[in-house]
Amino acid sequence: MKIEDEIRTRGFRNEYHKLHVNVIFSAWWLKSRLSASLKTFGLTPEQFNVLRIVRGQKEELCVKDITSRMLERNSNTTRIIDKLEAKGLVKRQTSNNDRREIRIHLTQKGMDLLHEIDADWDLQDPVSLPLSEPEAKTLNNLLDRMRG
Amino acid sequence: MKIEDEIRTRGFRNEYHKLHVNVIFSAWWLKSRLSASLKTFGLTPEQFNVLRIVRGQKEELCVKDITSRMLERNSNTTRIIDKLEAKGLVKRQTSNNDRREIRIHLTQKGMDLLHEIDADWDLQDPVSLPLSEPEAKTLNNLLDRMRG
DNA sequence: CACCAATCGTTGTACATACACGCAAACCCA
DNA sequence: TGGGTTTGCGTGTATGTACAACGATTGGTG
Repeated sequence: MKIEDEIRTRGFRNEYHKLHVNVIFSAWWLKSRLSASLKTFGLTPEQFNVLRIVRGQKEELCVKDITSRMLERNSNTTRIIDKLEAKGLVKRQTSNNDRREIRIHLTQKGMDLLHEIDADWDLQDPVSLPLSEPEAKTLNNLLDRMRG
Repeated sequence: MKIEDEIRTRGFRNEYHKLHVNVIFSAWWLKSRLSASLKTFGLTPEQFNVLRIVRGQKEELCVKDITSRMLERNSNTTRIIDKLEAKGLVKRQTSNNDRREIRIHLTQKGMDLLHEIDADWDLQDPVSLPLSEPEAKTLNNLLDRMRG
């Protein structure tokens, strides 16, 4: 649906203003879909994002490494890790090299949960979108350029 | 900058997964810029959004009308209006036709603040982006289609 | 070595969001 | 006309976010 209809608005100042609104609305739309899908597994999108970051790296990451890879960087990594640790999905361990750093690693339970989500998504991918692959590529390139 | 570099990540599953991440990151990027610009005026992006919605309509809107025009619809319109009313920028008034409805209108102070922001943005538009107008149009169309 | 600055994670506060629930007013229809 | 249903707004709770400040640790430089 066109963004004008989604938010019942006419009179964007120009195409750039409209783009601004469209990107923010589209992000909310994507996040809502993902959130609904993750609810089954007791995770929020942000918690899921951190779990995947931790899984995605061979070596153990410390908190600042995770922060630099997060989508919304000012979010409070400490508190999301708190939640994940409380659920037994990750563990904290003080680094030996630098005792200021806290290394984060997945527990077996955390790995199992990610596998469970993978398996579920193989059946019905919540990330699938009604665009051709070249269109998706074009979008990715334009968004990259938009940020300068 | 390419999204892979922004969040130091390789190995997206496919172009659609990458798009998902790219849209959410780009929205955060845009919001951060806007937020910095509005801070001078003591507004958050959400509060500003509601103010503009209220200004944008001839007739007075009630709370549900504002909600339907908001970018992130599940956000709590009541509480954002609370903040705006506390700052004296809008006023609530129970509707005569339907006493369940609360009509929201800008105060003079609210109008003045929006004018002040307009004037400031005429000098340096925080919404300007390094894209041509046809590119912005293409982005808008693809985002609309992405949401099906 | 001694001290100052930078780094790392955490915490405090204000704000925003997701979702469920509650109350009052209005509507609907037998 | 009366009683259940729907609508409109607000509230409670858990979570996430922006930003500033803090304590512990490390590093750099005289």
